[in-house]
Amino acid sequence: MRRPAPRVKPAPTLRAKTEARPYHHGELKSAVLDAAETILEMEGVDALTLRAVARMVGVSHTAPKNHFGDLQGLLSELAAVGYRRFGAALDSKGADPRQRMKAMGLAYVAFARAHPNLFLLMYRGDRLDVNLPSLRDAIEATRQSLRNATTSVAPDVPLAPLQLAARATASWALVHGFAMLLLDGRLRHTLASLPGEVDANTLLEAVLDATRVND
Amino acid sequence: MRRPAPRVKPAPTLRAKTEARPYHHGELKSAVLDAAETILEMEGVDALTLRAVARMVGVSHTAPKNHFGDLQGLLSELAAVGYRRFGAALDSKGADPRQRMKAMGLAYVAFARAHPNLFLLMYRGDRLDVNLPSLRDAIEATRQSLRNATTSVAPDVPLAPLQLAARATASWALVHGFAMLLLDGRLRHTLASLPGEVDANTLLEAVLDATRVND
DNA sequence: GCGAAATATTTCCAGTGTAAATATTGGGCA
DNA sequence: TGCCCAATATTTACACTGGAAATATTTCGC
Repeated sequence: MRRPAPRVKPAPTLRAKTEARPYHHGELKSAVLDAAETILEMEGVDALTLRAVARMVGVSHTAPKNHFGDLQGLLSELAAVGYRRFGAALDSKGADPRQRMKAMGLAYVAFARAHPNLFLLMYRGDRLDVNLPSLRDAIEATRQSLRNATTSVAPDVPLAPLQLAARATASWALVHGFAMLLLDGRLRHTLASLPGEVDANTLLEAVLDATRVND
Repeated sequence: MRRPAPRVKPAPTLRAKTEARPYHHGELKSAVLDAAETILEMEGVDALTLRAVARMVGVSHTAPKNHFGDLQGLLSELAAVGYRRFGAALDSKGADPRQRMKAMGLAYVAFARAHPNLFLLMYRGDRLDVNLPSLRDAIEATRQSLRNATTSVAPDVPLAPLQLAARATASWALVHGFAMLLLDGRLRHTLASLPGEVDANTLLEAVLDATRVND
């Protein structure tokens, strides 16, 4: 139903106090993603609200709905961006497969440390819509990258599928667990108790060196 | 400042429609913790709000403040409860140290699967106050349990502190990473791709068997 | 038994996500 | 070229949240 005709004119809705922005942003989707990433990195996922993003971009708080649906959609697209960067960061060239595996482990944790909030978001299945095609594809690509690196380390003897899967899973779980524990502050005590100034990276190297994923 | 004196009587504040509960609950703290755990397990941490808990217990939504301060305080106390149970679940008796370690790994993931939301909360440092004494103590006790199990596996040769810490950290990271990946659904694809009906526990056993944390 | 401290309620406020109605604009098609 | 429709953005409204502050009730130490 229509509103009754205004008496004189709809009143310019006192928008554009100082500058006159166009009604349509034009690049809202990417602008929102950029703003979302900024807020995420600086203030954490809890501060990443639709309204905060909209404020930063300078649009109404419901504008992002057209591009992302809801907050979960926005977070999912942002996570997809994260996974694409993650995959790129993991793609370490190298001759020796075993050496490449170690480099990948270091890169895995390095990414988590460089972008902690983004990394944590990427593994917050409860806030993501993993059926979103862009996210699903990005996750799958990363998973394949990780898997390929482990299978490139040829086993001494032919292995059953379960044992092959176990190797890949073990490598993934090891670095993932390290990253999660580190980000959650659970390794602080361990690091502090070591003599000298032991960096998390030093501990990680020792962990990788001490672990043999094979038979 | 006082309100003006009521005309006749303060009107029974139409509380207690059917039954007349006492003003003071009496066991509010434990009742709130129980309700919080129920909500957490059934609906996840996002549904675990002060108001939802208060509704379930049947008190005003600010009543828990006296016992927990704020929501973070409630979540922290709940996590402490979780850690105490976790520690008990991990304490597996056994003769052979190596066998005990494996049992501990299985128990670690079994707990995570049995109480996924509680387990996830326990590792959500962003929502917990790790300086809360009860939580800090519970965490520390668990950490020591884990640490002791790994150091009980005597090394063939004397090891430097860094290498000792690396062994303990590696074991922890491996099972923790497995649990996190599993709860986040990241192992679904791997499990589905294996021939036959492979349970997550079967994969975990294969992972533990395929991994040697030593030199 | 009485006053202070503990416990619980009421009221209020600033945020939040989302739905629905409305407004504006650009692009496809006559 | 002009016009209508779909895409995009705003406004408004609502139900929820955590928390502060004032108030009410009860328990407990003395």
